[in-house]
Order: sequence, then structure tokens, then C-alpha cells
Amino acid sequence: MILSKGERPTLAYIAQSVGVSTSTVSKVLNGRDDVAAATRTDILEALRKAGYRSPAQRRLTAGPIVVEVALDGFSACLPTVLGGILETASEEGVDVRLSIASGSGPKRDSDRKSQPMPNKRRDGLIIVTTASDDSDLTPLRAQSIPVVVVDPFNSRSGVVSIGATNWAGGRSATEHLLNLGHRRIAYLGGPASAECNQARMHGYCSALMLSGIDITPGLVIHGKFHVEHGVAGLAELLASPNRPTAIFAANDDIAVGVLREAHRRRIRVPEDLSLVGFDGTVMAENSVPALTSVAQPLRDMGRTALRALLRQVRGEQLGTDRFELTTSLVIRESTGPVIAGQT
Amino acid sequence: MILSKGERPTLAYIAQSVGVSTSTVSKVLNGRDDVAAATRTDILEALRKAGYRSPAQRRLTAGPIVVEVALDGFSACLPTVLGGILETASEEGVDVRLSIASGSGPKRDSDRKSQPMPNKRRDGLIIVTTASDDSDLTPLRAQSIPVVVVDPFNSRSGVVSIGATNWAGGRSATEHLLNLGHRRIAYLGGPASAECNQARMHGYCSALMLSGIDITPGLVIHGKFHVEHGVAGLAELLASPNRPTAIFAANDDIAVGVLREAHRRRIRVPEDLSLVGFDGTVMAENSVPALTSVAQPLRDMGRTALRALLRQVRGEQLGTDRFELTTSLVIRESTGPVIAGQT
DNA sequence: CTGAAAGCGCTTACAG
DNA sequence: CTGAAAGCGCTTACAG
Repeated sequence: MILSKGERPTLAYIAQSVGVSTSTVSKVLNGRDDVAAATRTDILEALRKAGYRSPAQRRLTAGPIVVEVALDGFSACLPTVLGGILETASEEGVDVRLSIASGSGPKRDSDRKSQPMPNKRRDGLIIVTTASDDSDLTPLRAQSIPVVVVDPFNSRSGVVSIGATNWAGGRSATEHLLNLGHRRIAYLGGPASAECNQARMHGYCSALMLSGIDITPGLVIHGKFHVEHGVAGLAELLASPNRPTAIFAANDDIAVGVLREAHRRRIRVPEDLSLVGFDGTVMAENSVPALTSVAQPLRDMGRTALRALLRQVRGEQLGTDRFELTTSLVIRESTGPVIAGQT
Repeated sequence: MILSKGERPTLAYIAQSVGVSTSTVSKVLNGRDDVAAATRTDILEALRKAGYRSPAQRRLTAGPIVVEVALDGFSACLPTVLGGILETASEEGVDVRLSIASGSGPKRDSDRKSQPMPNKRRDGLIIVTTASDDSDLTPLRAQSIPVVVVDPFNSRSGVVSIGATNWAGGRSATEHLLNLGHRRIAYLGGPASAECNQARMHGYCSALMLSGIDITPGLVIHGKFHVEHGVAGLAELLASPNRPTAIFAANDDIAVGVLREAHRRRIRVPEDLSLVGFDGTVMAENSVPALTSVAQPLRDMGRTALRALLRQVRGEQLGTDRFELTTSLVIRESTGPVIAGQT
């Protein structure tokens, strides 16, 4: 019995190719235990090699592609990224399932023992990290489906990831401040180990070095991508002997924290202190004063993530592990020229 | 042929009960058109009455319940509501599908012609409206699955909806301002036709009337639940002969707009103007000054929505069409006593 | 532990 | 338009 092209393998075909009866193959498929271990192994191998799928599974696959979007929390960036994903999903006729990522990956699928195929459709996985937490993504890679990570805390080789040009963004934010005449510019960063934070910081360093300015150790502070870090960070910077005239915050949350604390201390932004954020969230747009921020193309990142995932689902080669979309500096009210008295 | 309890109807059973052959029933199930219209009608009726489901459909139903969450946009409230839904979904082992609601309801399902059963599982639908848009929900009700609407623009009878105590919230916001000594209090409302807006406004009116204060027509302005409405609204109020000393904004977006415009005009909040928002979003927490706001229990609203939906999916009676969770006034920095000079 | 045989539920080509 | 008959793909009770 040989399969002609386009023909799907049947139970009978598998049985014949292993040299057992259809009954035995059926037992293996149904997870019964009255099958010798060796026989079972042979049959599973043959099923896998032939790409056998039960009629039910085939029917499942007939419908639209299902992509799971796993979140590990809610950041200000998320709605826009999600919007991009949903928009593209609707264009491509793809279904989106939503789940909260537990570090250990989807649990329910793993507790079926000898059934080799899952009975629920999931063709690919997009992980949208909040970038505020360094959870391990490896268990998710163990799945045999394509995975794309959006804006990862750390991009790991082997996983396709979508990010923005963090280095260039950090550099343009800093250059903007330099052009306004600032010389003592602080970097209120994210977690030291976060790759996106490192890239933003190196962009900052690069701009300073190009202007012949040394990096003052006390003016670079790492912390979490949270409002509280901005509040505490400003307090720390103000106590420094090299009190900065401008701050580049590693994300908009931190920047908003700076804004809050500045307001409390009656420090005027931008008159007394210039401030640049990162992300380009709606929050930055609506803060008072409106925040100058390095905008990530969040919607496009969502769109790109789904497109890259679908290409993998369809078996295409991507040619790269990493997509970086360009950031753009959006100048609003929180940055201004250094005032003579400040220096 | 009679079905004993617990036995599922087969094709043969349906055929026999209608008095046709299995072939004909099979044709109807597969949407073939070589069946007389009258026969088809009879068979469809019998299938429906017997609750016939194909083996594939039965297998589909064996897995976890699938709930679709349909969004019609992204508001500041959405992430928290979604968080509540996902949290509960994970507790209950329910799968969540996400889609963008097009006013006309899911399209793809409707273009199969004579196939009476959809081949994709969807046990219930939660619609999360942004409350900024009055789209018609009736097409979604046409689905034969339970529907729950969260925070609807207008609650319609026949659809289960989850909301907050908008009237009580509007009243407590206004009472708070009255207690601070304010007498000329404006209401910067949402769309006049929006039910939640009306409830909030009537709460406002009620508090004023109880204090023996007449409602000044010029101090009640309706508009969209958007930042821009806050900006324009403040401008309009300032031009009024009865310039208010306090504003109750119908949501946090509007309030943020007021904050922006006040800042631009160098009007200090709360010294020159007190301001209360509605929703209790993160935005309100992080604005400068931090916004006093009537908080909706957004997470609980999400949780309640999913729970109410699951009860319906499981065939329980809800006993009510409307769940209202209590709002709570969160006092922050944007409200303060009237200053003598203001009055 | 294995498989021949009976059977289930559904589909399809085709005769009428 | 309808249905008897053949058949498909899979499962199961049971003999060995």
C-alpha cells in the first residue's frame, strides 16, 4: 500500500506500514494501555512520519488558523499592539485566542499522556511581554508550533522577536536634549539586565560620547519600568552633586513618575528640567505637560508579529530572528532649552 | 426507534423519525442542494428538535468552553476589564477568543448557507464596548448563544449587561464637591443619549437639588467621552457668565482634557478649579495633579461578566438582566476647598 | 498483547 | 428529488 500524492494516510495504511492490525493502531491512538511498549513506539513513530491526523483533527484544521496571544500583564503599550494584531487577524481571517502567560506555559495541554496530537487547534503563539519581568520563555518554545515574541525583555536566539530600534531611539532622545543645550543629562533606566534597556542606554551613551561628554556614573540609574521608579529616581538625581538639567527616562511610565515627583517638588517641566520618555503611549500624549517621547510603532509591531507568525505557520522561511521597526522622536512640551541659571 | 435516556440521536434516528433515508439526511447536513425544500425543512426541524450533533461537533464540545470577547475599540478601562475576564477564565478553565466587533457582528460565520450548525466552538459572547460609540448590538443577539455586554452605551432589554452604579457615582462625586464648599459645579458629560452618561448626570442633578442649588443650563455640556471634549468643554465653561469653581467630568478622558487645557491657561487645579473624573483608570492615578475620580470596579466587572455568561452557558437562570457593581469615590489631588476669592 | 470479525455512523455513486 | 447498496474509516468485544 503506497500513498499517492495528495492522499491522506489512513489508519489502515499506518497498520500495514508497521505490520500490525488496524485494531492495534486504533488502541494506540486512543491511549489504551493494552499495547506492548515496543509496538506502541513503532506505531507512534509511523504515525508521526506519515503525518497521520484523525478525521476530527483534519476537520479542525479545515477552519481558520488559530493564533494564541499570551500576555504576561498589562502595559500601556499593550492595547495598541493588540490592536495591530487584531486588525491584521481580521484581514487575514485568522482567529485570535487570548491567554495570560503563566511562566510555565499552557498547562492543560500537557496532562494527556499517550495521545500524541492535541485535539484543540493552535497554529502559532504570539507572546506579548510587558517587558517588566524576565520570565523564562523556553517552556513555550518546547511547543511544536511557531512562536513570535513582541518587545521581549531579552531576545533569545531561536525565538523570532519583534522590537523597535531601541539604540537609535535612545540616541535620538539624547541628541534632542543635547541640541537644546543640555549637558548634564541623566538616564533613568529600566532593569539593568533587560536588553531593550541596555540598547536604549547605549544609544544615550553613544550620543553623549559623540558630543565629547563623559558619562557621569551617578546620572545613570537602573530600576523597574514603573511609575514608582520615576518618582524615586528623580529624588535620587536631585540629591546628586551633579544635579541634571534633563532626564531621559527609559519608558513613559518612569517619565510619568518623574513628572509626578517634579510637580510635588514644584520643579517646573521643562523650565527647570527637561524630560524625554520612551514608548509613545497615549499616556505620554495626555500627561501635563505633554511628554516628549521616543515612539515605538506599536500598532505596526503587532501587525508585523502576526504576519511573521503566519509566514512561519505556512512553512515559509523568515530569514531572520529579529524584526526591528523604527522609532521616532515625538517632541511635545516636556523638553526645552537649558536656562542660563541652571548650569 | 426510540432514544433511551443518555443516548445521542444518530443520523439513522433522525431519518427514521422524519420518514426518509439516511442518505437524504446526510445531504441536508452537508448542505447539498439536491433535496426538496419541504423535505429539507422537515429534516432541519427534526435535527433541531432532537439536538443532533455530528461526531465532529460532539468532539468539539468535549473540550473547554470557548467564550468570545468582542471589542469595539480600546478605552483606558479595557485592560482592567480584560484582566478580570482572563483571570476568571483561567480559574474556570475557559478559553477566550478575542475579536474586534464590527457593528454587523461576526461575518465569516454567516456565509455558510444551509449548514445549520457552525463547526467552530463558541459557547458565549462578551461584548466590551468602549461606551464611546452607539453601535447596534441586535445583530449579535441574533446568535443563538448567550451574550453579556460590559458597560454598555445603552443597556437594551433582552441582553444581560454589567455596569456600575453610575447614578450613585455621579451623586457622590457632586456631593464631594459640595462638601468642599463649591456651589457653581459644572457637568462635562458624555453623549446625551448614552445611558451611563444620563445616570451620572442625574446623580449630579440629584446632589445639587438636595443642596437646594438650581441646575444652571450653561454648566451642563454633553459631548464625547474624549480628551478633546474636556479641552473644548473647559474653554466653553470659562467663557460662561457663571464660571464654575468645580467640574465633574463624566469620565477620566474628559477630565484629562480639562487638566491639559487648565494647564495651558495657567489655571491651577485644585487651587483655581476642582475636578472630579469617572472610571478610576490608571491614567487618573498618574495624571498631574492626580485625579479625584469615581472608580468603577473594572476588574470585578470583567469577572462578573464572565461568571454571568458561564451561568447562562450552563443553562442556569440569571434572574436579572442587569448587574450593577458599586463605584467608589477615590479622592486624590484634583479637588480642594473653594477659595474665598473664587466665589 | 494481538488481530479477525462485526459493527457504528456517516457518505456517495448511481439507478429510478 | 429519493433511497438501496456499497463503502470508508474507525472502534470494540472477544477469542486466542
